[in-house]
Amino acid sequence: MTDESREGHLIADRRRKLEALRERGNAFPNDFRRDTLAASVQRTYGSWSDEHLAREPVRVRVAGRMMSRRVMGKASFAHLQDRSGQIQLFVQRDALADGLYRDFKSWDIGDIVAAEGELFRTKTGELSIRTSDMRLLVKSLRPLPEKYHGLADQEIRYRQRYLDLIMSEDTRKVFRMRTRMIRYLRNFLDALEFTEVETPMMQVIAGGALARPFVTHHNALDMDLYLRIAPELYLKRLVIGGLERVYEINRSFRNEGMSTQHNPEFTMLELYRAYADCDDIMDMTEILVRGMAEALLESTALTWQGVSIDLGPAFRRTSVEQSIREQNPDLEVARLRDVEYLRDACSRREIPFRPQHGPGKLQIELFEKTVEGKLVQPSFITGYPAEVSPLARSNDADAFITDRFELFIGGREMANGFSELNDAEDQARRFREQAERRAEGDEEAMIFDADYIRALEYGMPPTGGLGVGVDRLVMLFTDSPSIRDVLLFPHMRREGPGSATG
RNA sequence: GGGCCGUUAGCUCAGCUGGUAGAGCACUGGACUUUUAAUCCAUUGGUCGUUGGUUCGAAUCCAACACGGCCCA
Repeated sequence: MTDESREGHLIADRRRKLEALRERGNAFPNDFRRDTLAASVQRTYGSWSDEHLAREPVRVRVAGRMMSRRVMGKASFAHLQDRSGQIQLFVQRDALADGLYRDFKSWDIGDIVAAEGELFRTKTGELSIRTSDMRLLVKSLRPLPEKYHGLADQEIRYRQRYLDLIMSEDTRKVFRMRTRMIRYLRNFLDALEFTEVETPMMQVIAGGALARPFVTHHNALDMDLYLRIAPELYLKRLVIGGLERVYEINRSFRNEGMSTQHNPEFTMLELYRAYADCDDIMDMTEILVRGMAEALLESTALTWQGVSIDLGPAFRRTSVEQSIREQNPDLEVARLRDVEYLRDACSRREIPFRPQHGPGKLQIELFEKTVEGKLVQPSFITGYPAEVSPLARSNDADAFITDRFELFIGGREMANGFSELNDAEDQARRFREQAERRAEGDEEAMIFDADYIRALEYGMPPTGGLGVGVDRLVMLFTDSPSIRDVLLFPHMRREGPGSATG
């Protein structure tokens, strides 16, 4: 089988052109230097009339990917795209050195091209470069998707993100927003004198969350290691160490199913603030989210998948039990800690549960199935049961619950925070309870972390902590329906022999 | 894990109750010195996701599998 029959004539034609370029000299020159970007030209000279540009000539050197070309005999138009945007080239045979126009006509859409010339305004008013010299910098061997529809195949957009980025300004916008959001988080926390740290991603005990980890292996030590499911326990060790205010914008890994809301690796912000409690962290979270919207969206009102959400008004605060009652008027709050009552409530709603689930876990099952999706406007839910919060401080007045909250926006959990459990003996007891559940077959239950207990025994200041699902927040801010839309390279199954490969 | 939908040219998509596989864009050749989905003429281009089955005959019907999308658990 020849290359041509395997790849098709489009690629074969381009390979032949590259071969000819190699014979003429260096086909991959890297000595060209541009002196401006497309958007900068548009911004600076966008208001200049053609007469103004004729009176005060502006010469520019640009480079970028040729995204379109319209050849009309001895003159052509083309658009170059660089990281900032696009600029049109007007290319005339008689304005170029001998033979260059013929070369230009042999170039392809997708090639990376350098051009130099003076700015002018076309008959239709578009600011353009009257090209006096140009070079081919890189020959592109593969044709780009069609210009009008762009790249519509979701699978190829995820697998070949580079192609999606070339073709879609919307995609570029999403990832620029993601970057700005993360920068906002850093600036916000740095201003509050938080220290950004890095903690182990490979851990001997994967703790800090209720989830199954990925396993890897250290050959020299001949030991299994786990990819972290959360940085929590390490960050709190740093608070014990006296850092007092720490955060990590972390990649964590959870070995569970994939969906529009779950990728095996995902990004969280986790922060810990000494001499703060759950309420302080709630206030801080609200200010953070609202401020981010004001700064980056220039509005607190946004639309997510057709639903209007306003981050401006004070976020509603209510408890797990109260919110269950609101959505299930037939239930009595006073009985929401009665296992039999809760089992019956779950059964009647066809919510599955296990016999070993206690009242706390049953409450959360009820909450997730009947309340969570309805929390469209930003809502803090408090009063999480101790049973499902093994790292949170017990409430002083009510030992059934902890001083913990979760923030929901658009029916999805966005953040989780609490007063940290700093009683080493209570923490040890909670770990032992988790170990029992693990022994009963709950693979998401925590493992007893003796070093963490030792650290707590030195004394951790009263501390409030927060975890924010950065990917979900980016989805919210960019109106993206799937987590895959906000990850540059979302996890995909292996490409099969029959799958689309472009 | 379950249900539904999808996979046809480089890209975007048609292809009816089974009868030799189509369009637009892109490409190639030609015309064209202010176009912008440029225009006009001519041409090229296919393992119809994979494997198997039914049939004289399968892109089309059936099954399994792969990958993707949506919904549910």
